[in-house]
Amino acid sequence: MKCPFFFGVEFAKILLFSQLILKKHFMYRSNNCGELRMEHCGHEVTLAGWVQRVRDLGAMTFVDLRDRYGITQLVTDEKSDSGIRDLVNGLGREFVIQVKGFVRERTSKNKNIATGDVEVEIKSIKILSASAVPPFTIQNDTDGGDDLRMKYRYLDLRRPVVQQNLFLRAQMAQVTRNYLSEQGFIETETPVLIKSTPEGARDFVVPSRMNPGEFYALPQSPQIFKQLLMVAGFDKYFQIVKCFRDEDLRADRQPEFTQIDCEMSFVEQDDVLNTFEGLTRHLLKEIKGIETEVFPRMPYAEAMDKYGSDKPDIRFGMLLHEVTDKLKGKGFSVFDSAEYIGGICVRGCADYTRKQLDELTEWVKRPQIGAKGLVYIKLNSDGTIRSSIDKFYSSAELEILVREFGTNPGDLVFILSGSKEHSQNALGLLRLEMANRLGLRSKNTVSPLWVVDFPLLEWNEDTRRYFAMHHPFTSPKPEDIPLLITNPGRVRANAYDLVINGVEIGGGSVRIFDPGLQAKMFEVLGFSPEQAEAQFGFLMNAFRYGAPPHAGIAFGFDRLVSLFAGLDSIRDVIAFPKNNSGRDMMNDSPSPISDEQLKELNLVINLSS
RNA sequence: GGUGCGGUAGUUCAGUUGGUUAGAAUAUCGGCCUGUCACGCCGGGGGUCGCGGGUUCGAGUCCCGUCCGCACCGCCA
Repeated sequence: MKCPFFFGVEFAKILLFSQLILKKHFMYRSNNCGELRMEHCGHEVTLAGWVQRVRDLGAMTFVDLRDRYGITQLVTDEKSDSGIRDLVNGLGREFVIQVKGFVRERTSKNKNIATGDVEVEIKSIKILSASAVPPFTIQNDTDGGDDLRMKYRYLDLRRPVVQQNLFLRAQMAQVTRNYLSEQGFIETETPVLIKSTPEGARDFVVPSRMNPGEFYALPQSPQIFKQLLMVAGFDKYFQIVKCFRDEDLRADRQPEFTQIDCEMSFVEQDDVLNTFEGLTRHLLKEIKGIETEVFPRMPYAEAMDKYGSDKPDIRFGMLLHEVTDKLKGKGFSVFDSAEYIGGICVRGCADYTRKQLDELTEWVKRPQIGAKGLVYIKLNSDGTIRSSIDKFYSSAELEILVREFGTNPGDLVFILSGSKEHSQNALGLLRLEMANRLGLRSKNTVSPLWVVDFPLLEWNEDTRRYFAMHHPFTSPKPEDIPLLITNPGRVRANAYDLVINGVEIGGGSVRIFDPGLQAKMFEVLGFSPEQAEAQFGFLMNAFRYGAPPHAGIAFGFDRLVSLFAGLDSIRDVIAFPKNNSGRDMMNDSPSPISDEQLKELNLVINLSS
């Protein structure tokens, strides 16, 4: 009793020993439900698992026994012990049972499952655990809806398709760890309870009992800590790490998500890009068996001009093309007053009916797109041109115009106009919509690219100040540093994103390591020296003691796995995800805490506002 | 904060112009069946039509409000 630790160790030893003895005499299973084949015929085996289905044919009863390895058919017939037959006929779906019996060849085989040549003739059976009738069927094509499956996620996770997604996730994490470790990266944990910072996404906060009135924040990323690891000389760091953002959710956004987070010292942008292009290609090859070419690199400005998006889907063409000069000043007031006129050419759609075109016009006028209208120009198969702006432009003018788009007979051109930023964005969305309708976004194609040279800053009209587009530690391109004073909006950053099939997989930047430049950056962002000191003083201070040049990147691991799995929602590759409102539908959290807890934390709840 | 779609049996859904006792499939329960594997056949039970209000002789259906789910916009350094 004086030394509880000693007793603890001894007790554990005894437990371990007794388990070893038990194991000698008692074995829950000799085989799993996916491995029995013809060569096992005649063997006595013990299996354990869940009852998938019972098929009672009268004199014979078949039971499909399931575990994560597969399904094995069990059978009883007239020759079986009547007690066993009663037990088997009393089984319900999802009962957990253990059976002992002999493997034998089936009279009629099932080619659809791996164990379909054999079955196990039950000699003894034990119900380890009964089951209530499950609320939905535990099979790949389940009848359960999304919210019901989330409420009973532990049952949903029994379904082989869901298990496959999580096994894929585990495999990808393993391959990533091995690859980065072999490249000399050190896996290092960083704190989960950290300091809240006002920049960027909203923080989840955690009250501190020992420090009344003060809060930790959960990390949106380990950004500052990994930079400090570089100052500490770790040189190459990585971590597969949970991050947290208190923002509204989407199919590809969860309040807690996982990143492959990295940082490297004495490197330039190309070193980071090459390393993580290597990782991505390695994963594609190892996991999917896909060999990829060198990833193209596209400046942000080009992505916006050609695709109307900073995460272009380059599986198909249909590029945006600006025609402001060609259409302005001909008396069509909508175009004459526009900053930007541009369009896309959709192959083979000149036969679209008035109804289809009206429907698309309504589609772009929805608030989510926000276009005022949609102009079309059809180049018919017979070479004639028909458009919604015929009365403003001659057919000769329109012919010159459609030639700009590389149009062939049978193609359709859509034109949008307005402010440049808004119109390009709308055209980008229309481009994706048309590609969806035409089936141009095949899940079997993998088209990665790097988007580079992002703007350093982004103007916010509401607060009338610049915000860091990536984060405040991102280095401007050296040649653009003078613009920081004269024209901050034009400064390009050494920042980069990896985009695959129009999905932003991850991004990063070369960091500022010069304290003077970092101070200048805070100034441009509107921080007073005192604010900068209060928020990031420890980082600035660290940089005074010899910071190496460094750069880093983070991949959204959930998105990467869902892309590899061919799924649109990251919830499918997360064991216990949250719903649209950030709730865990299984345990119904978040939830109120007790008055005692509140008191201990010196918190008062005020729901009046 | 906003837009759209949805909420009917355990489950997935149908339900016409507002009109008899709200249906189907599946699941479940009972019976029959020796080669099933989505077993088959016969029979039974199962509903606060999300919730609240309104219009009407009459509301699952129309109107208003509200809650919940999904997708999207804003937001997400």
